[in-house]
Amino acid sequence: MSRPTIADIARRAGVSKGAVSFALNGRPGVSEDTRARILAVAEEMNWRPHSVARALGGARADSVGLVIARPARTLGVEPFFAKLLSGLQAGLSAHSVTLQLMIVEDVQEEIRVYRRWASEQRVDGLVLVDLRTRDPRIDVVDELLLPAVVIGGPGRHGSLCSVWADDREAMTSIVEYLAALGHRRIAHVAGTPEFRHTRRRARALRDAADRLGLAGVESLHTDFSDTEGAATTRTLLSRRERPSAIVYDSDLMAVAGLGVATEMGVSVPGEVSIASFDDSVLTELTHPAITALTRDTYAFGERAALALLDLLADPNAPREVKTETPRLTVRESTAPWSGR
Amino acid sequence: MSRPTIADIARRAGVSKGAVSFALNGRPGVSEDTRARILAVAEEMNWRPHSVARALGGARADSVGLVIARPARTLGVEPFFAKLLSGLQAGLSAHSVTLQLMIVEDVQEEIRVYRRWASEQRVDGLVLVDLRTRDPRIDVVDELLLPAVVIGGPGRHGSLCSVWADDREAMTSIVEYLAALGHRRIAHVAGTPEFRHTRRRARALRDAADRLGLAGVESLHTDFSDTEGAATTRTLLSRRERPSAIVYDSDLMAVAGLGVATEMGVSVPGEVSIASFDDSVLTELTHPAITALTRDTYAFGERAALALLDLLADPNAPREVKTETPRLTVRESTAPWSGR
DNA sequence: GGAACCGGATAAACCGGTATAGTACCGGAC
DNA sequence: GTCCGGTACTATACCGGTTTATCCGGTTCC
Repeated sequence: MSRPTIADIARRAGVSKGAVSFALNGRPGVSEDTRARILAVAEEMNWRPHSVARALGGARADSVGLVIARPARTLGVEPFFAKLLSGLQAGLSAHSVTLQLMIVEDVQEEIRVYRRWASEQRVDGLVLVDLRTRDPRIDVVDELLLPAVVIGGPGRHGSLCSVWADDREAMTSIVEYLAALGHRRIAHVAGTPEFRHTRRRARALRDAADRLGLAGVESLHTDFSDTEGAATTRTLLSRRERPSAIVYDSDLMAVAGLGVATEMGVSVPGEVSIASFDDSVLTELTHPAITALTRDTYAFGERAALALLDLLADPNAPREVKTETPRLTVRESTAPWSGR
Repeated sequence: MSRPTIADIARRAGVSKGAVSFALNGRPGVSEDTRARILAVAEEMNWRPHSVARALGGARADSVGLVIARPARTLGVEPFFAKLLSGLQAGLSAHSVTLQLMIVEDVQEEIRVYRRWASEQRVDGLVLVDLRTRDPRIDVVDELLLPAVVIGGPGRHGSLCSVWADDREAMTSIVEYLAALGHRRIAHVAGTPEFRHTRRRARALRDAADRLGLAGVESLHTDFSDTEGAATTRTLLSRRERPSAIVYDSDLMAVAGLGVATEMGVSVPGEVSIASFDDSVLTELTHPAITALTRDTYAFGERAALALLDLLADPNAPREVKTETPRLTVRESTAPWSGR
């Protein structure tokens, strides 16, 4: 026989389907004796719940979805995503919840996937990443009544739960550190201004600069790619008044920037200091190793998974989870400013 | 009303449930007129198939599974996986098949996941990675009657389909290139010998060395981590008779190795040449940029997805798909041997 | 002694589709 | 006029669970 059903168990144990269901789910309605007997039979027949059939009755799908709207080819290079994914996954597997992963080209397609998943009841909840300004996904997910966790910053996201780290404070710490080293002209090679976290960081930089009285501070936007990171660095270092320190929004761009500096014969950290907003092996392995804001992205993912599971279990779970602020790991790419 | 069912459509269109099912699935049994009317009503009511209910009848789950048995924390750093994942994903989404991802600690747990998925009919097929010698997964998957694609090398894998690139030829090309540059002592910083691809590469190296009459050739095993890659490099470079060229099994280890060389004051490629078996931004961004075997991992993943979809559609689909052999991209880290 | 109550169990409905047996009707051949 | 075959469609069983209404026998209470 292929796969035992509860009807098979019921027959074998001499009870009804309903009794078996009660017994297997630990609900009242059967005596302890009967329950034990049914469980024994189920065990003996090696019965497993048929999740599909169970889900039909309106139960959990035991699965949550993550859609990433970025060109699929660029995805492999960002260590951040891979780490986040692992963390999420680990947090979910611990509760036997699987992750449905989908990579799409743009937000519109992402929304279409959400609608489909919702209507097919494929997932119990969602994880949203790369929040944008006036993000259309928030309203859609809200309307679909799908519990969701937003990876990103603080602030209102409809009824969604947000899991975030304090980018603002992190950026401030980097600027203060550089200012203390004597740097006054600090450039920020940022991501696309569409993303909220990019804007938040740029704003934090400006505020800190104002407070510290730094004049030559600016943010330049890129598409997060190593190519644009390198190009922007080239532009910056070719200026007559070149910045004495550059902060990159991602480790990948920082490494690319370091490459450009080396190639142009600009010594790091002698002539220019370099710092990265994100950390990974990348920044550790270069020479000089790059000063970076370190955070445990894996744990961050795990935390997000937990928050989502909480939300699934209890719709009134807290709507905001703040995680550890990234801490500055000083390496060899930053030094006191020795210029004019 | 929450979600229209085919019963709702049937009522509204004045036909039976069966007729609606026929119409929506493009099967014979209804006239063209009726079909058009039913489709119009379904469209108007914004009906979507309820995949769960559909699956209950024994249909597809429209989902395939990928389980990765590696410590979750180490996963983020391997660009290879992320790229493979993106490619797989892209190939699958094109056919509206989702990917269930699970990261586990070891192969035993992986097997447990397979059993569960099979019994719950959660997935239609599997993708297996990191094939080992005498891999226990093959028999299990075979027995569970789950169509599966193995990412890796050639050879018998029970009834499974394998998608592979010619590692052997690739390794040969790297050795021939280095030999042509005059290198005679070539070290190979390999992965764990448990993995088949590692052994295959080591064997290819030995064979090529024999054929070319190179004496001082050896493979040293690591766990694929940057830490062990660095440590092994340190050992190699500390020897009295140090190798004149080192081939790394992964880009990550190659970058780590380059770092160690720089740190030890061993010039690359002046005193030692470095080549990587895998390619990514990592190898491009270092200084010097690292010579590497390049392949389109994304396309590789896509190809694997296609092979699995083929297998799902037709159980007699070809059992072996050979993809493009990685080609050597010469960069700055390799140079003619100028030693004694 | 009869009503009310309760735990333990069952039969049947239900979830939203698919598959299949059956029916009504029509045109054509004998 | 009947028989046949095919089309268009309906009614219903079924997939494997969960849920609910109901039932039954035994206590408890008035």
